[in-house]
Amino acid sequence: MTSIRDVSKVAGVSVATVSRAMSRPEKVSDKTRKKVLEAIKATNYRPDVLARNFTTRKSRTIVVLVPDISNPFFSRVIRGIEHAAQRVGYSVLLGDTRGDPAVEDTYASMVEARLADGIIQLNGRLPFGDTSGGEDTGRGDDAGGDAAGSSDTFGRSAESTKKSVPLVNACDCVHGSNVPTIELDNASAAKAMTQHLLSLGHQHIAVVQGPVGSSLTKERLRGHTEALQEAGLTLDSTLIAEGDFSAASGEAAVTTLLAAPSMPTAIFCFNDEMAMGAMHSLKKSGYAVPGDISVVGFDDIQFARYCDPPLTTIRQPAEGFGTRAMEVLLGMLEGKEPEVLNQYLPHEIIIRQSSGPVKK
Amino acid sequence: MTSIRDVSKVAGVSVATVSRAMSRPEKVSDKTRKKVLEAIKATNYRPDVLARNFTTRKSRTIVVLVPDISNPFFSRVIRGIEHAAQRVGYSVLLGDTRGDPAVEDTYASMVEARLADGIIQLNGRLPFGDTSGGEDTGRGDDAGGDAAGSSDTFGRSAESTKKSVPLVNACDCVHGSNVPTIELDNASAAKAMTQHLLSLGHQHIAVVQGPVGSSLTKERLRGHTEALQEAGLTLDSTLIAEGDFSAASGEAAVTTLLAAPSMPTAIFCFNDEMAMGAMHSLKKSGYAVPGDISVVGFDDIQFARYCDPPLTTIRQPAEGFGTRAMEVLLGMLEGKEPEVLNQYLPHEIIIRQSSGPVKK
DNA sequence: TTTCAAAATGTAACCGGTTACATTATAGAA
DNA sequence: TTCTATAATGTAACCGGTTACATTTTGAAA
Repeated sequence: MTSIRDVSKVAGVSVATVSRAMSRPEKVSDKTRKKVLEAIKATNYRPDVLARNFTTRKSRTIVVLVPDISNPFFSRVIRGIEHAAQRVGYSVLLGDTRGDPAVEDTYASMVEARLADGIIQLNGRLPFGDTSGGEDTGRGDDAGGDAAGSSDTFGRSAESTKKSVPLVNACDCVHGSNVPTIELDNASAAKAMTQHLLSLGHQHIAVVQGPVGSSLTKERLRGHTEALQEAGLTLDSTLIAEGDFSAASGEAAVTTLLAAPSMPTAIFCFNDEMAMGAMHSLKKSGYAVPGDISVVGFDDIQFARYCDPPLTTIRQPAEGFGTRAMEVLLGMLEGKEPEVLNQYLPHEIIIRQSSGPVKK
Repeated sequence: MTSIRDVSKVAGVSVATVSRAMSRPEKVSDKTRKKVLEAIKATNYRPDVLARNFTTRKSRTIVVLVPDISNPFFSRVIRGIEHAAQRVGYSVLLGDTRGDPAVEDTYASMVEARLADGIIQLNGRLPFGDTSGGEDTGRGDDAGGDAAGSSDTFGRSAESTKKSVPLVNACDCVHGSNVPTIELDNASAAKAMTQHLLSLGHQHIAVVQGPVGSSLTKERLRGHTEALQEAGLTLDSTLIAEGDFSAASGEAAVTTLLAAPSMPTAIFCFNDEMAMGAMHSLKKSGYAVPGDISVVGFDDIQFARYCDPPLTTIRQPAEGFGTRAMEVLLGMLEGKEPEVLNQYLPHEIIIRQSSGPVKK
């Protein structure tokens, strides 16, 4: 393994010059730079990233916390993150939490142990500890004015407690903290979908929501309720079923809903997988979709248009969430406060054939 | 940030003892260990992973190279890898290559730069032979003077020893090298499926294969042909269409196949997404599935059973591939040669409703 | 009590970069 | 030419672990 010292020997310069030639080429003269570059080539030198990470105290790695990678929506978000990271030379560590807070903590502690510089969390749980933000790792790259007290006399006085880890929340976000969020205006999107169903004449619209704890669920339900109210209707709580975003839970929810006092003529599922499960279950019970009952979803996953009938749903810019989240996190890592704390990306209602006029 | 020296001071022992108390507790006396543990707690000490990785020359990280994370089959494999890694304290770096060999090389060079200890590759390309690289490490800003890189395929790498990076190949594997592989017996699986179709009376079975370069495609086609031959039939090359594992390509393939001289009565797609695309296309053209034409897939992704009709397919142990691949790689990292170079995991034919007797 | 191998612990070098600070080279001004 | 500001380069400390080797302690046998 050739080291920077080998290169410096071959090039006939000091290690500092080699280092500078690589990281800040404008600080070395042309001829020196050329010599160094040649020496690098001659020795087949590759900088040791582990050593560099160690000295710079940065890993140029971020972790993505996701409850389930095999969810097609999340995997697209991850792809967006990954590509954005690749472009700027960052790598992404994958953390499949299976919803387990212990696993989340494990990954959060990786940041504390400096294995990663920041976290993008795809479903908002409790923020890790403090999150007070501000204050980044001293030792910036600003060449200027490093006062006399060179040695780090940092105030390690009190228990510094939870270092605030750079954190961005995407897709399903918690609010009220100062953690930046990137998400859909879930209420508006859901409202628009419900309005679509209302416009088709549906009055008894069932909902298969997500886990009740999630803010995403709350927001979507809020939008739905709002649309109902504006149409002079009220929310019928017997038409609300809870799902967990899996197709199986959509399937199960339908049996509950069909037993409700007032028969629904449409079912609004809070993601496409549950919608697919619901359609499957309906058809198995002999109901035509959308002839007897309309079904609509949320996300517009790749498979939505291959359903039978193709699924009416709400398209989310999945990759966009990822790239945007990465941009914001990158900014934070450079010490910038995000100019907008809560960002909303646009949705689009995709009307296909699973929704139709109410059956008379 | 508290360091190991802080802990040693508080505990009244040397740094070596602290280090040993953590990594090899049996080498330290009970009372000392207790003192150290208390000091660790008192100082709120967390070992600096970057420093540890640097000194031990290991990152306890592996990279997973996948052509497309949003493929539901791959994402399950990844989940398997990730969970297996979590159990042994490894992290996984995600590398979405988009099939781009340049991206693959970038990730391969991470191993050389010691950012990762090994690689699991989910689709077999050429083994990273060349490694000439010399490329930069992917710091975002190579302002100017890129004179060093760019020239690859220069003989020099031969002398620089083909660094063998610990590599495991899973799912779609290249053979003939000494890279361990974990996969299905694709030929047998495909053969079994074709036999299923033959048993339903189908004589004109079309195939929507994957990219022709892949060994997975070749093997499955081989199994298919074998079944045909054993039934006294020969492969009709006009009934072979090429796809790229996307639903859209399955959709497109169907139009080609329907124009073939001999009308197929069944279509065997080499993955479920293409099968879903094919079914979609067939139904749009007015064909009943399986009434007019049977369609079968491969993989048994989560959505296969929610298709209409539910898809007959071949179940692969996706998570199993992941965990097994991780086990093998782990073994290699510990210096063990894998006892079996080419492992085959079992498949299972899942017969649902998309395949039926041939139409008379 | 003495002896000595084994166990426990300490000392300090080392990994390979980065960078503060010191030193030397360069060039324009006086 | 001499002086001085600035650019270019060199020296060496430093990051925070691990571990080879040296030293001390322990405990059982002699």
